[in-house]
Amino acid sequence: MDKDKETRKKLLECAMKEFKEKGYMKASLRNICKDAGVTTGALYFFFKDKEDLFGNLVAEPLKKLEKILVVHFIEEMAASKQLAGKKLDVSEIAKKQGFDDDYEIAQNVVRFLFENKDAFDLLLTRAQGSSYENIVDHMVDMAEMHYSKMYAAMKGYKSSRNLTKEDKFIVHWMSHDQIDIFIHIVTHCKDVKEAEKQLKNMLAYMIGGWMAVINNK
Amino acid sequence: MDKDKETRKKLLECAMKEFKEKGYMKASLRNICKDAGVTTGALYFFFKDKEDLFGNLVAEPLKKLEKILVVHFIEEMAASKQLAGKKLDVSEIAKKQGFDDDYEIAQNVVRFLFENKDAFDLLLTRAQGSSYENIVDHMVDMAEMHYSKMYAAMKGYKSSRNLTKEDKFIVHWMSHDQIDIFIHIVTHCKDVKEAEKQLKNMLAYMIGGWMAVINNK
Amino acid sequence: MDKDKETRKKLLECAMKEFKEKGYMKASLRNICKDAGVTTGALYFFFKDKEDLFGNLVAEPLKKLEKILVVHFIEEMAASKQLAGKKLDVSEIAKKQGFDDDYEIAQNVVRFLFENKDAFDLLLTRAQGSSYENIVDHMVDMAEMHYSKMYAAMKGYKSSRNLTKEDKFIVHWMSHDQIDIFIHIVTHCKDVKEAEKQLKNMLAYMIGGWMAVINNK
Amino acid sequence: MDKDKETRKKLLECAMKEFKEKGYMKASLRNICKDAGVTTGALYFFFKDKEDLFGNLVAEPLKKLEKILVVHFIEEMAASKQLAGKKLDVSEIAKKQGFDDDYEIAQNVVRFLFENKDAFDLLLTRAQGSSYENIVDHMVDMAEMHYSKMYAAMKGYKSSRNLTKEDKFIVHWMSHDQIDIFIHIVTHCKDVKEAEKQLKNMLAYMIGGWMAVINNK
DNA sequence: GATGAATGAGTGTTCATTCAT
DNA sequence: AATGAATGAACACTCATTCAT
Repeated sequence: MDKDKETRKKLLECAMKEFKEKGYMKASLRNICKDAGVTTGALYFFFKDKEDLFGNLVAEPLKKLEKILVVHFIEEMAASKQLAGKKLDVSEIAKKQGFDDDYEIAQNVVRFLFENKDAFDLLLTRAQGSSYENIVDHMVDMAEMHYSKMYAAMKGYKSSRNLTKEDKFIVHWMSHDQIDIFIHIVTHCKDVKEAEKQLKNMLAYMIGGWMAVINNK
Repeated sequence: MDKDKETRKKLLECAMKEFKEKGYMKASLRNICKDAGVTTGALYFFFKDKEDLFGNLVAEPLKKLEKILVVHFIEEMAASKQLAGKKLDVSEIAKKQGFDDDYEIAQNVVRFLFENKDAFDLLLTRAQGSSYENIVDHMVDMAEMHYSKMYAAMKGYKSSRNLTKEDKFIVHWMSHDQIDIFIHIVTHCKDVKEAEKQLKNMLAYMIGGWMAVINNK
Repeated sequence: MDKDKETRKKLLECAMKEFKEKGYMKASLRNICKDAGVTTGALYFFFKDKEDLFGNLVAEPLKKLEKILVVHFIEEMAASKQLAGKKLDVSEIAKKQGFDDDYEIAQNVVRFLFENKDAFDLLLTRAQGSSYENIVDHMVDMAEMHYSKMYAAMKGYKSSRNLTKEDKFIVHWMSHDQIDIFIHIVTHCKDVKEAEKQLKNMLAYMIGGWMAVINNK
Repeated sequence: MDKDKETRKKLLECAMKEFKEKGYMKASLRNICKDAGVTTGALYFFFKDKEDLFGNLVAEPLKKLEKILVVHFIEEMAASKQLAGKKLDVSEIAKKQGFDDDYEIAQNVVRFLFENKDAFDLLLTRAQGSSYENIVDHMVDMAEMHYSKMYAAMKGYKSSRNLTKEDKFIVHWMSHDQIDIFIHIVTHCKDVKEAEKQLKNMLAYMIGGWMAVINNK
């Protein structure tokens, strides 16, 4: 039980290294097997194909992340309820209640990203060519669903169906930007400690952005 | 005179199509030639290699863009001078002088991007594997150089050398975000008219973000 | 156990045939594979590249030959010691002690060449374009190192460093010629029996040449 | 008349350079034309094909050389007549009449080789893959024809038809060696002055070799 | 005389994948 | 559980050569 699966583990390690170095497309299964000290046949015993091998490195963390994100968006929306309709001076943003809440909520995401830093590095920056190449778009879509509602609420619309084309566009951008913040953190911070520190500033930026958009025109 | 270079043009068109569909790496020169109705040898008469073919689609627009961006950043910095040290209510951001300037400056960039929409679509989203794969990073670096100074000025520092590690991180992020705004616009708007409309909101978002960061803590 | 490696063997055989017919450069890996009844992929399972395939046909014999040549030159030098300073009538050359020794020493080389006739045919006449294309020069250099000393001794010089430019030239030529004798034998004699017979005459020629040079002027 | 043919000349110059650098096979007509500043079409106006281009660099010198060689061999045979049946001490070879004659005769060849050094460098060392790749063999055959007779005469045979298989083999070798001497000189001496100096020693070597063979057993 | 364009067959090489053992 | 062998399609690229203009 401790010895078996050892080859599998070795293969996954070497795959991680190869995918990180070269990206999904340029990664060579040959190389991975050579590094792992096994033949290509062995790889195909454990994994269906290249796609499956990659999937085994990122699928599980991704699944959990999606759940965490859903929670994140829901909590965020709850926290935002208090701000609806108000006008804030930017100097107050940092102090406002919602911000502290937002920070704590986002921290959960960041912490989880760092618990699986390798996997998310791969997934978010090296998946081109694999079935995960559009995963960022998918996460943006998730964000968008929630942010549409949140935006509508903050604008005082009755429903997110009332969003104009213009509204939708900026919501899409802000959704994209929220996801990008997470990606940026996980790819630019060396550990979770640094990540949490930078997160504060980035959230301030994002919330400042939201406020400006909400109050624009 | 109208007939000559026809093959070259055809090849570039088909290359554009293939690169857009599959990205630089997966694009097949064979396919491009087949589509263009010529043999691979013909392609190599006009272009040195795959890289050169790709370059012929993006190099020139890129060169011009870089010049335009430099101007953009310089003008932006000049416009920002008036805001240094002040605290603004978010509700005023839209009205402030600097914003209108920023908008006009950014418009130049966006207009140029749309004059070469195809090329920039390629360059900014499908260049992986080519020598242009890090072009976005390069543009972010450009932005960062200018934004470091601008940020220092707004914070009241004497020099951008006084930036803390934390300052640098957020400046890098905001530089990244500025470039991302341009990319987002060029990849999500169908024409320059729509682009200019959305640009306003996005700039409000960005400036709101900056204000929040500057005034944070 | 008798079946395995059969493909590899077949490939080597067909490669030998193709290389002999067309030389390294013009040899086509596709042809080799077609002849062997396998796909090109199979070839690349066994051999790294064209160079490696060629190397597998000649490297080992070459390595051994170089060892044998070193011994050859050393023994030859020892045998020549007795002739130093003497003047011989050409009619006596055949009878002199040194000649018989030389013959026996050279025989070892010739025998080995014939044990690997195919490989040396390839190596010595069809390697142009491969990494072995200068192998003859290399062997000449080896010969030259020893013959410089031998020549110096026969001339009564204290050291081979005393050789004039002219001396060096003729020593280089004679080194070249010695190697050429071996090449000529292996490419012109059908079996080792014939080779040994011809070797005698060729050595007489060479020694006659040496004597003439030594006593010249 | 002075301006036309200029392109042709340029092409031949560049071809010489390319062939020398890479050998016939690896030489690229593209490169030659690029160097000459013309298109491939231009080349094909002046030359039928690659072979023809190469031929235009070497055919004429070769033709003349063959004539000179014929004379050389005939004169050499005449000079050798006086030696027939005699036994010479090696120490006397240098002084013997025939040697001086031989030297003068060979000088003609060497001088001509140096008048067309470039062409012969090409022809003798870089022709592999062209129709001239066996030219050395051909010259050896020429030598052999004459040397068979000379050898027969020196051995006291009535006719060269009386040569044994063994005789023929050594005659072939000595013919080969004579040609090799010329090749060696033209490829190793930087000018005709040096060539003539070294030639003396090389002829002594050759004649010493002949004497030894003639008197062997 | 020479260009510019194009051909078509060829090159060595790499790849993910399969499968009998 | 893993090996060793092999497939077959694809790849970017190079070449000598042709020919209408």
